[in-house]
Formats: sequence, structure tokens, C-alpha cells
Amino acid sequence: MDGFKEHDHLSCVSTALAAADETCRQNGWQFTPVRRRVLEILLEHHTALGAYEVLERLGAEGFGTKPPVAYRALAFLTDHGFAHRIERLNAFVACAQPGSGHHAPAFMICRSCGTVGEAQSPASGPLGQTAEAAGFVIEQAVVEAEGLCATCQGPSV
Amino acid sequence: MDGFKEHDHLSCVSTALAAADETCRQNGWQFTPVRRRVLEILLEHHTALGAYEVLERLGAEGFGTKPPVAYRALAFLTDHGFAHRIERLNAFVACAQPGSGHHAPAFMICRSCGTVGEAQSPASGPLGQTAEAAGFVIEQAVVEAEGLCATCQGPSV
DNA sequence: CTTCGATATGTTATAACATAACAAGCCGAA
DNA sequence: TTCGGCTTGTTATGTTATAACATATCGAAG
Repeated sequence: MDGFKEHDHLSCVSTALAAADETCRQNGWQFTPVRRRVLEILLEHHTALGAYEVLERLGAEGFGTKPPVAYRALAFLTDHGFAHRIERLNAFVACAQPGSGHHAPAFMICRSCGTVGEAQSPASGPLGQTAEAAGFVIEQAVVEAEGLCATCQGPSV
Repeated sequence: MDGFKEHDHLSCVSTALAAADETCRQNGWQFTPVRRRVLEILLEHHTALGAYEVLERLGAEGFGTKPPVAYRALAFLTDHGFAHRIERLNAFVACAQPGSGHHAPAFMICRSCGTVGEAQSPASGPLGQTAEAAGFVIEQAVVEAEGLCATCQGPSV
């Protein structure tokens, strides 16, 4: 599910939650209430949320109100591949490909509607070649494209 | 000059400064003392510097001591292609390809020595294809690979 | 030469993002 | 039942970034 297409968002959410549940159970990770709730919050939209926005929601629902509460849950989710940090925005999105054996993600950020789409990363490609030529070993890559999604390009295009 | 290879750093610096001088003159941009000095500071190393590190240097040299002084000079440099912001590090590097008609840069960040190398961005490549298929128009892309440069891989490799 | 507008520099103050360090609760295994 | 590991919560602070306003510089129009 890439967030740009119209889709059944309810099933999109429930699929992701179920996948997280399942993965956690299999690995012995604790999918606690805060963690689950933060994932749900991220899943509500296909846009990225700042840690403080998430925190505000948590606080309003009776969870802790201090930054570490949000940051820790977000760290859990990103560490285990249930969410991603978008460096460009200092914000977080739910992973759009729950359960897909992980993958170096690349993102497309619509500057108009804020939707963040996820794609496979160009692990090979020109950068990989340049890196190889330089003897540089890539361990992790941030690939974030900003632009306009099809919907936001409007009728004039 | 890619920062990973050994090189004549003095000429590396002077080339970049001369290119900036020249480009500014041609375009009627003011290459003022703060701006020039900030570029010099960034050029001292092939690593990224935080805005506050730059600011500290400026303050010690009689320039302003408050954040906007550094941020404005850095904005000037990045806006005109003399430096780049590295999102991953919330920091800035001098552009390694002064004068090269610009270019969507991709970066290789060595997590050991901090050196930031610059390459051409994979404008085409897998992400470009995915974007095109989705009707997403890429306006700008952040591509930052983190890993180990050849030197820092040590003899064991 | 002076006054005006554009640009640049500097300041104060505050916003936004992030983490270290410690205390308390929960829960399963010894 | 108590010990150890993990999770949650807190206080306090650190780091990165910008808005808004004051001052200065300088060339062009008057």
C-alpha cells in the first residue's frame, strides 16, 4: 500500500497492526499498549508525524506526557521495522510494507499533502557504483525524494 | 575532489573559494566576509559541521554570536550550491564540486572519520522509476549513505 | 549630497527536536 | 519471594532552528 492510491484504509491499518502483533510475538518483543498505540497513531494517516505530535496524543489518552515516552516507543517501532524516521522532516511514518522482509526503504514525500510513499531503495544504481569505486561500504542509506504526488499535481498537468 | 582520497587540501580550498568568488561576481550575489568565512570554515575539513560549531568559530573571530548569523550564512551557501546540508547529521559540508553546473548530489558519510564524500545522485535508477510509475514528480532528493570509507575499513579488510 | 530602498548583519526571544539520568512498577525465573 | 531484566514515567537539560525586530551599509534616484 503506497499511500498515494485510494485504498481501503481500515484494512490497511488492521493489516499493519496484525503484522506487527505477529512479528512481535514470533520474536519475543513486547508489543505493549504505548507501542501499539503509537503505531496506530502513525497509521491513521500516510503522512509523517513529529514526535511531539504523537506525544500530545498519548498524553491526552492517559499515557505519559514527557518526550521520552514518545521517543522510546518510536525507537522501538523504527528499530523493528514497523515505522520509519523521515530525516528530511524530523518525523515518523508507519511502515507501508508490514512484514515484507526488510529492505532499504526510499521515500517519496509530497510537499503539498504530506503523504509519504515508500519504495525499494536503489541499493544498486549510480550511488552504489560510485561507492564501490571509492571503496566505500554502505551500511545504511537515507533516500528521500520530495515533490508532488499525482493527486496534488492537479488538473493543469 | 571527493574527500576520501589523499589530496592537496590547500588547493582544494583555494579552488573552491575562487569558484565561489567567481560565481558570486557573475551573478551579482554578495560574497560578504561572514559568508566567505563560513565557507572557509566548512572547507577546512571534509566533514560536516553543525551550525553551532560554525557559530562558535564566527563568534571567536568577532562576527555575531547568535544562531541566525550562522544559519543565514549557511542558507546563502546552500541556496547557491556552495555547501550542502546533510539531513542525517543536521550539519553542513562545503560542496566538493565547485562550479560544476549543478547536479543533484548524493553523499557518502563515513561513520568512523566523519568524512563526507559527494557523488552524482541517482536521478534515474529504481527510485526514479517507482516515482514515475506512481506519477510522483521528484523536485529534490536527499540521498545519504552511511558506512565506512576505504581508509577506515582498516587492514582487516 | 541626501534620502530611499534593497540587502545584510546583529540582537532578543522562543520554538522545535532530542536525550541523559534516575525512580518506580511489572513479571518471570531461580 | 526476591532478584534481574524490561518498560514506563519523571526531571532536567541539551541541541537544533527560526520569528521578529533593530541597526548598518550602499548604490541609485532625486
